[in-house]
Amino acid sequence: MRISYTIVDSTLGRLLVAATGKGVCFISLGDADAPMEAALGSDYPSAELHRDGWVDPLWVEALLNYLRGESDDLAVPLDAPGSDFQKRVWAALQSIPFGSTRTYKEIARGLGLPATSARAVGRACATNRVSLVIPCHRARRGDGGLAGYRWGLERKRALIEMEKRFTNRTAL
DNA sequence: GCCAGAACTCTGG
DNA sequence: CCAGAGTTCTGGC
Repeated sequence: MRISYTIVDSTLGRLLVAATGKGVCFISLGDADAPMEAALGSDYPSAELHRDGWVDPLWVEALLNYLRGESDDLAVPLDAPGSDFQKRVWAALQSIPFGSTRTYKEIARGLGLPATSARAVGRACATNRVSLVIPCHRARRGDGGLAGYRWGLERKRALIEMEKRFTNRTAL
């Protein structure tokens, strides 16, 4: 498999977007390029990585617009492999409205799963490779606190803040 | 294939 | 409020 990726500046730091010919397969936010490239490599150990290879500018632009709070539409094609269970969870996450959050338990019940499987839901979120398109930052713990986040709790909080700000602005 | 761990939640002391 | 058990899925050995 051949993967092209590019790294650009965003409002939340460096943004790595990796894509196959069919869609985005990996997204990462971070402060430095190297760790993000390493994460990409370890998620796709057998892939051929091409820095600054072809990545559809529209996809990158959509993500940047989202990070600026100018768009809640992340209509970016995905080409991320995942189990059936993961895909179901990801779809449920994408159905959460912009600016609002849900608990893992709610997500589990929305999928027709018992509340006890909230743990499995959290696990599926944790293994998602496309952080922004699949809004795992909108998943909250049952007690209202934030659970962990693959790319850092600070970043998760920043995303929630950004969405809240944007929501308030449009509500006024 | 088995065992340990995880972005969780509930119950009992 | 703290400690422990229960659950479902993934990843490494």
